[in-house]
This record gives sequence, structure tokens and C-alpha cells, in this order.
Amino acid sequence: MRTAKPKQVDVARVAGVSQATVSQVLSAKSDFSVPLETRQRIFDAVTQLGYVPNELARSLRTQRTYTIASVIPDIANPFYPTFERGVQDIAEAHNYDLIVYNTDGIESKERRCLDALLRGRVDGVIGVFFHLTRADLERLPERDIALVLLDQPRGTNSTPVDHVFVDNAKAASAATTYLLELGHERVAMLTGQHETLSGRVDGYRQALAARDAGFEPIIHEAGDFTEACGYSGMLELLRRTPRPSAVFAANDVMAMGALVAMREHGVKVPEEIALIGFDDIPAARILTPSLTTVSQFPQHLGRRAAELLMDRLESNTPIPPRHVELPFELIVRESA
Amino acid sequence: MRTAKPKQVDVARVAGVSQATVSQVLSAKSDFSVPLETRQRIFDAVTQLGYVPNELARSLRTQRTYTIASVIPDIANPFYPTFERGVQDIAEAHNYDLIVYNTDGIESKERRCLDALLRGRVDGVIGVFFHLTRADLERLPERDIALVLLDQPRGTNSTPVDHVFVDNAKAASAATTYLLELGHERVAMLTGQHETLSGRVDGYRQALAARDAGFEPIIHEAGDFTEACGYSGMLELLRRTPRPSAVFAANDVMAMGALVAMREHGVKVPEEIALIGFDDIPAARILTPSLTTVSQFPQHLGRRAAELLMDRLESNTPIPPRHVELPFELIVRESA
DNA sequence: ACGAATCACTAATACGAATTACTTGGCCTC
DNA sequence: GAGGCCAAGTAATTCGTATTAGTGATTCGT
Repeated sequence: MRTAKPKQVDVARVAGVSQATVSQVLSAKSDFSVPLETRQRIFDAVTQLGYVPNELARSLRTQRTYTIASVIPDIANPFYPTFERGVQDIAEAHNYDLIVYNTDGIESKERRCLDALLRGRVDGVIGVFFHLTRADLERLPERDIALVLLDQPRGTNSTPVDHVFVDNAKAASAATTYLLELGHERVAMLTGQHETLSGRVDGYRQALAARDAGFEPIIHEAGDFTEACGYSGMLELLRRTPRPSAVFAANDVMAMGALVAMREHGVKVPEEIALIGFDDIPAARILTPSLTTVSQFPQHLGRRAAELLMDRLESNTPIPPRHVELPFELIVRESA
Repeated sequence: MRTAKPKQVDVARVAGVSQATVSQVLSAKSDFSVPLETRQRIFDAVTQLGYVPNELARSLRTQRTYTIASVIPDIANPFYPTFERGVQDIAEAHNYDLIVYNTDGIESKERRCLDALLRGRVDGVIGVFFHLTRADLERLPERDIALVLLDQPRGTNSTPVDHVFVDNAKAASAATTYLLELGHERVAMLTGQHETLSGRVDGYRQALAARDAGFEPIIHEAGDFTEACGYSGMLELLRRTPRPSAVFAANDVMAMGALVAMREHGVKVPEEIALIGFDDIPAARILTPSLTTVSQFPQHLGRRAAELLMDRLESNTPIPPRHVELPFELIVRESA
């Protein structure tokens, strides 16, 4: 049986050349002249031994890992799989591997994750961070790890950090305005605690203010943006008198919970209470009633983020920070 | 400004010791005696310089990467995010990172993926492979890369490859039997081309045979197990005379498509045609009517697979191959 | 025919940490 | 006061590949 893990020296021995030559031929940089006959001997030795290069050693030497990381709250949140798929597709096309971290939006996990990322195993990071500060994150570019954030840029920054984002406030405002234009007189917002999606709440407020809605914002904060919270939050809203005539949920998952709550209480959607979500998760289209929602085109978002990262990784001149705003779209279906 | 990437030698210089000592102290193996005072000097130097260990170098030396890979068809298929989450949770608890590969169930991608995995960047793999042969996959353990397959074991094997699986045939048979027991006289199966989920078709056939159903299997193969195929496949089934009285879809995604098709054609579910899916994806519960389906407990599946892998990685004695069958459950909801 | 240029290749080193084998000095014991 | 032992380290090597600086042999130009 052949030796378990042949390396370049072994190939070299079999082919009757030096390890350096093997490296030259295999990495195909081609600015070295090696006659075809010798190349062939090397390739033969490679197949004979079943040689496979060791990426660790290569990466250590070249300082390139051809791996990127993506940091998200939770892959089980239906917004992210599509997003990840976008990232993957671009990464794969450039021959990069993808490491995924779930932070659950928890500070300690974000921090652990940052530590791991600093240890040199990835060339770049695409991330959603809720707790880490600008200063925390800048440690990445300081160590030559490219960074693309999925977030609205705050302030001007000099460090090379790219941002890809959808203007959440604008989008939320559009959704709210749509409800107001339908003639709703009490539009409530159903959101989670924590400022995570605060842009959406801002947009809701702005829309009410801008159209002089004639009622105070009704903002119900229920837990952590899960379906269960959407459910319980909606129950609370149903208890209010007067009931809201429309509900804008901070995301589709909460909207789903709200829908279940209303279904159980025999509340007709949209006749009695209209409902709008945010994200256009795959299930939104299939629900009954199908969910009117705001799409951020997650796959596109992922692709775009990955493209920025790839640009940065493959450019040999420094690139100034770029802020890419991507479009949203209000997808009108049955629920509002 | 401090130097961009301090290494152990830099720490050593500042602390006034040798690099070897720094390594000893930081890796905390503790069989070396280093007085507290020296340790403290080293830790101080670490914080002063902002030293972060380089995992690549460490991995090259120790032959451990603390990274595992998970190979799945498509993270955007709603079965997998939950599964991945299970894997992640266990991996994270053991301080392992996770690389995700999507193969789309395509042979070329599976092969590329295998090549990447052989390059030494991961300690272990959890995978779903449709095309690679036993011989292909055995190259992993041969190179000391642990392997857990999500698949029914075929034949006996001597190489240390673990299997975690749900008996698809048994589960499909249970679903079909349930429909038969409801009194359905023409139960059709809606599946995709390709043998991917053939166990489920087998189960369907077995159930019909076992109960002497009195009608020929009605198996409609439509494309690649996507919602679109479920939709078009269901349209075909609706055109048949007589129509089936119940449909068993090979997975929930197809069932969703089928549901849409029936909704559009005014077919009442389950009154006119009953519907059962497979997988219990998160949306199944929320659909109208909610979907009766077979759950494989994907998160549990992921956790179990990861646990087997961790066992193998952390044991220093060889472990014989293990075959773990996990339970399924027929979740009865409204659609059947 | 002589230096220059080119070809085909190699020796040596670096990447950053882990690890093994060894050194040094002090103390204790008999 | 010889021998042994322990504490507190260090020098040197290793992991597997990429890369730089060369080397000896041949060919070319004039």
C-alpha cells in the first residue's frame, strides 16, 4: 500500500527531480521553463502516488487561504439561507471556500467569532454584527482581512470596510405608507426588543409623521423577532381597543406568527386587519393569505457582498471603502 | 503604531524569553514549569503587542485544523438550514469551525468538493453525496479525515465511515399506510427524477403491496424535487382520470407546489385530494391547510451526525464504523 | 572562439507555531 | 563534596509548500 500522505518531496523522488521543481510545475506559474518530458514525469509521479497538495502549508507560505467567512445571526432564520447561497455562488466561482458562523445576535458569540477570524484562517469576512463596535471590527482590516458589512454605513470611515445594504428606513416607510394609502387609520408596528432592526421602526415613524397620520405610533415590542414573539405580540395587539386596522411586522417570521394568532382568533386578513411583513422569505408566497412584504432580494445581496469582497481580495492595489445601496421592493400579495 | 502582525518571536523578545517558552505558556499544556512571574511577563507582552496566534501555522504543525465540513445539496432547501444548525451547535461546543459546501446534487460539484476536502483543511466531513462511490469517499478516511454520511449504509464496510440516517422506506411506508387507512383508494406518489430519494418511492410501493391496495402504484416523476416540479407534477396528476384521491409527495417542497396547483384549480385539500409531504420543513406547519408530513427531526439529525464526528476526532483509539438509525414521526395536520 | 544569453533545474530559506532534547544553575542528601 | 534532582528555561528541528538566488551546461551572436 502506498504511503498515506505523499508530499512534494516524495513526488520529486519518484520523478527524479527536486522538490522545488515539483512545486514549480504543479503551481503552474509557468514563468519557469520545464520541458514537457520532465513535466510528464512529474504528473505521472503525482498520479502514481496519489499526491494531493496540502493547503495548510501552501496557505502558510503564500498568506492566502482562499477561504472567506460569513457571519450571520442564524442560518435557520429563513432570510439567510438564500443570502448564503448568493455568497456561496460567487465565492465558489472564484474558488473560495466558505466558513459560516451563527452568532444568534449575541454579543459573546460575535466576540468569539471575531477572535476566530483574526487567527488568519480566512482572507475575508462578510458579516452582520449587532454588538461589535467599529473599533472591534477594524482589527480585521488592520490584519489584512477584508471586510464587507451588511449594514448601513454610519459616519464616514477611513478604514477599508465595504458596506452593502438596503435602506431599511426607506423600505419600512414605503410599506407603512402603502398601508396608510389603503386608508388604514391605525397602523401598528410589531417588532422585537433590541435595536437590531431599528431602521425599520424609524421608517415606520417617519411615514406616519410625513403623512400626518393623525394617530400616535403604536409600537409593540415582543422579544427577539421570532415567530413565537410575533404570535404573542399579535395577541397583545388584538387585546387593544381600538384594535389596529393594519399591522406592519418587522420581519416575515414575526408576520407568520401574527398570522397564526389572527387565524386562531378568527380575525380575517386582510379584511379586518391587514398585515405586511419584511424580507420576502420563501414561505411568504405560499401562506394563506399570501403575505404582502418588502423584498431585499437576499440572494442578490449575498452575491453583491461577495463580489465586493472578491474585488478586494483580488485587487493588488488598495481599494477605498465602498457603500453599495441595493434596491428593495414592496411585494403586494393578499395580506394587505 | 504597533507592527501589523506580531508573532510569538515578537512576544518572546518583549517578554525577554525564547519563542519556545511563549509557545509553552500560551498553549497551556502545563507540563512545563514556568513561574508565575514569567507567565505574567508573557501575557503582558501579548496584550501589549496585540498578539493573535496564527491558526495556519499551528494546524500545519499539529495536524489538527479544528474545522469540519458539511456537504449538502443546497442550503436554500428548507430542510438543510435546521440540519446545519444542529451541526453548528455541536461543532461550536467543541470549538470547531464549519465549512459548508453546496453541491446542488451535481456530480461535478461533489467531485470538486471531495478534492477540496482532501487538501487537508478539515479534520472531518459530514456529508450527503448522491454520486460519489464508496471508493471515492474512502479516500477521506485513508487520509485521516473522519467521515459521517447522512445515508443508509449499503453493504458492510470495513473503513471507518459512520452513517446517520432515517429509514426513508419505512417512513414513506408509514405515510402511505396512513393514507390507505384513511380509506383512500388511489394514492399517488409525486417524486422527482433521479434515484436520490428512491427509498421513499420504495416505501410507497411496499406499503401498497403489503396492504394489497388493489390499484397499481401511480408514480409521477417530475424534475428535480423543487416546488416548481411539485406544481407541474400535480397539474399532470390532476389531468388523470380517475384522479388520485391522495398524493404523497417525496418532500415538503414539492408538496407545497402541489398545494398551490390544487388551490389554483379549486381542488379542496384534504376533502377532494389529501396530501402528505416529507421533511416537516418549518413552513409546513403554517401552510393552509397545514401540511401532514413526516418529520426527520433535522436538527437532531445534525446534532447526532456532528456528535459522531466529534467522537471520532477526539478519540485517540480507532473507532469501528457506527450506523445510527434515527426515528421519524408522522405529523398529522390538516392536509391529510 | 569568447562572452552573453538561455535553459533546466536545485539549494536554501521562509512562513509561524509546536515539540523534543538538551543546558544551566541551584539545592538537597548522604 | 560528589552525586542526583529539580526548576526554568533554550536551541534546534519539524510540519509541507513557495520562492529567491544561483549553478552548470548548452546555444547563440559576431
